Amino acid sequence: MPSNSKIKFDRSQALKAAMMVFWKKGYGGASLSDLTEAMGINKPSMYATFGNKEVLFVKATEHYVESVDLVHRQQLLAVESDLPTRLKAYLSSVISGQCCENTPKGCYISLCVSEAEGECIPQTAVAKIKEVSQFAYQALVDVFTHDEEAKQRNLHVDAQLHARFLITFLSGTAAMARAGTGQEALLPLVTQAMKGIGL
Amino acid sequence: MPSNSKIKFDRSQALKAAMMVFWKKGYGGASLSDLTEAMGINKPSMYATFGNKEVLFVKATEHYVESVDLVHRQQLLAVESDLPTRLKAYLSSVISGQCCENTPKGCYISLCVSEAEGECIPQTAVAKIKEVSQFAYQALVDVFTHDEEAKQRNLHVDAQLHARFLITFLSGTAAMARAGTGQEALLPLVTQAMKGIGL
DNA sequence: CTTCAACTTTACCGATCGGTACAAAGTAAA
DNA sequence: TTTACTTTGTACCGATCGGTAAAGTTGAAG
Repeated sequence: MPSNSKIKFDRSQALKAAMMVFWKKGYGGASLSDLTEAMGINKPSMYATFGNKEVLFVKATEHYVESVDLVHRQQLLAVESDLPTRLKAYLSSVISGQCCENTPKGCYISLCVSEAEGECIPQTAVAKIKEVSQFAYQALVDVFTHDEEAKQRNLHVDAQLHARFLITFLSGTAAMARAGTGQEALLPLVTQAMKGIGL
Repeated sequence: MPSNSKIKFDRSQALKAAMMVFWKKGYGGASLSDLTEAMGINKPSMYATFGNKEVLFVKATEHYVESVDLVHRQQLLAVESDLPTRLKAYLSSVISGQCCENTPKGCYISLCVSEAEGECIPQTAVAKIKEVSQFAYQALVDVFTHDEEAKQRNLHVDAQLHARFLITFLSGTAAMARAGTGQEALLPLVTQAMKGIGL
């Protein structure tokens, strides 16, 4: 009976490496050479394992959402804190991630959404990136709509407006971080953004 | 004596067309075929007129600053209006430009700054885009620092913070517009952004 | 040690990239 | 019309793109 575990390289580590390359260079800017070199494998191995560049990008995008994006959003649900604290923690967490030294600057999703409008990316990749780009907005809308404290503060009446403002703010910090602005300059902006929604 | 005007195509119109392509696809995404097709000329003519893709990009970027970016900034200097009105007019003008139907969505500069971090763009092109990306921030810092009304409102004490917040906001609307959000959804955010700096 | 299957490496595919040589086509002066 | 010159279109350059066939390497079962 042949054992089914003959993998010579760590698949999830390779996926993480691919995610880093896409995060830094975008879809079009990441060549197969860039990707396979970072993953520590060569092209036929990549093809056998993931299919092609397009599905590799989809897998890398899902990995980003689960391993990076999701962590920040959990700050919104910390039951022991009041709403302003949770929102501030969420915004600060995202910004810190955008400025982290161990990862490319900015936001993987923002970068690829931007690139997607240039019509240089395959269909399924565009669909995936557009899908995940809604998650953060939807999470904020849910908070403003259903959270008890949010209702008390009357934030549920313009839930979409408030969510859109914060997402716009975070898209802005992503662009600023990508351009080189550090978190010591971006974190103070959180207070101003909170003022924008009346908190 | 040979006349020096033998140009068979409109140079500035070709530059504008090139600007549109870079605006939509970025530097790396815009192939010479894309560019020359939009410009209505072929590759040798482009090479003879502008040099190469890199200097074409620099010229196109300068054209963007002069023909698009500068117009918005002039809203800041309208002497007949008070400061909040001028700032609101500036922010709204930029956002309308980001959502304009006749041009690519988003901001040419934001897009290319984002791309520049991927190390897929030549040096001089990166230098130019980083240079012009400072103009808007500097204009806002100048207003908050030197405008009489700004001083009366005590906005000059944290001039850089306020400028950075508004630039972050506009970078955010650029990303949102690029992703497809319309100006009917983005213009209402201006009021919230003004609240962020206490206006 | 042999055998066989899975994995990795090398080498290559057609297409396209940015950039260019060269000759046909067009224009103005003589 | 001839001549001198510039602009244009064609056709091509080496390099790299995403993707793949086939040979070479590895390791465990028999």
